[in-house]
Amino acid sequence: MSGTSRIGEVMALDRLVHEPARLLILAVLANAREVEFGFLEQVSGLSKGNLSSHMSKLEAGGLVEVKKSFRGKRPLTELRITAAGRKALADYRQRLAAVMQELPEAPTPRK
Amino acid sequence: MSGTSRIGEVMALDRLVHEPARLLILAVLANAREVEFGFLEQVSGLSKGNLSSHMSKLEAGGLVEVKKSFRGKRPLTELRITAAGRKALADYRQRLAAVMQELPEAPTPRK
DNA sequence: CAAATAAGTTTGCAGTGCAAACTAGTCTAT
DNA sequence: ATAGACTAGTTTGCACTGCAAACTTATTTG
Repeated sequence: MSGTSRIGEVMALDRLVHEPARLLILAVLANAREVEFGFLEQVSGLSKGNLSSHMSKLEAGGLVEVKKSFRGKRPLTELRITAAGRKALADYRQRLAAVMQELPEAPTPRK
Repeated sequence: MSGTSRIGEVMALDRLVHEPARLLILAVLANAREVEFGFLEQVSGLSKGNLSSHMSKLEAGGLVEVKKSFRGKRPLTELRITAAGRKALADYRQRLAAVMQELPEAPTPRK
């Protein structure tokens, strides 16, 4: 029962997490203790500008923490996912799993 | 191998499909031969206006076909997913599956 | 006839993502 | 020493988008 009861799950996706660029960032952060801005720039392929603004949004939403310091004389920005961030990601993953159940596996579900 | 080789998959998600409202619409369409506007409005919880505009975008993108007719004297709009729509949805599903592999199952992957 | 309902479409606006421009400081070469 | 390039980001500007509200056109009901 209830193929249709979960049919609205998809609408409850957290938009802050749902955005591909941010999802990517969170996925990387979730798998490391702490990550440098530059590293994230490399692996994500995002421009610095883009990365910076997504970072700010994630920070504003409390999903990541940003730590600014210096390495030698150069500025260094490091990101870390917060507990809330992990929770948001876990929730998102869960809903996503529910969504995938709605999507037909096969190209065409003959009716 | 290559947990990192798929790390960019998330960026290749089709935005036309990625939008929750449209994903919902496509998911419904994929599981029926043809669906009425009104029915979609009910199950999606979207307003007519919203539904109409998403429908237009999906149509413009060639993912759905819209057939207009009359039932008795009232206009009747029916939607059907196209072959391209099924393909887009299948591709999306596949990428989504790849994405989910990046997301940690457990709340916290202790490092 | 007037008002309500049906079935959508169009409009207006607030919010967003992205690229390009900008900032601030450091390093290098002359 | 200072002009120019590089590093490490941030801010700005704009085009696009999703959503709610207003509008349209026709039908049914009181």
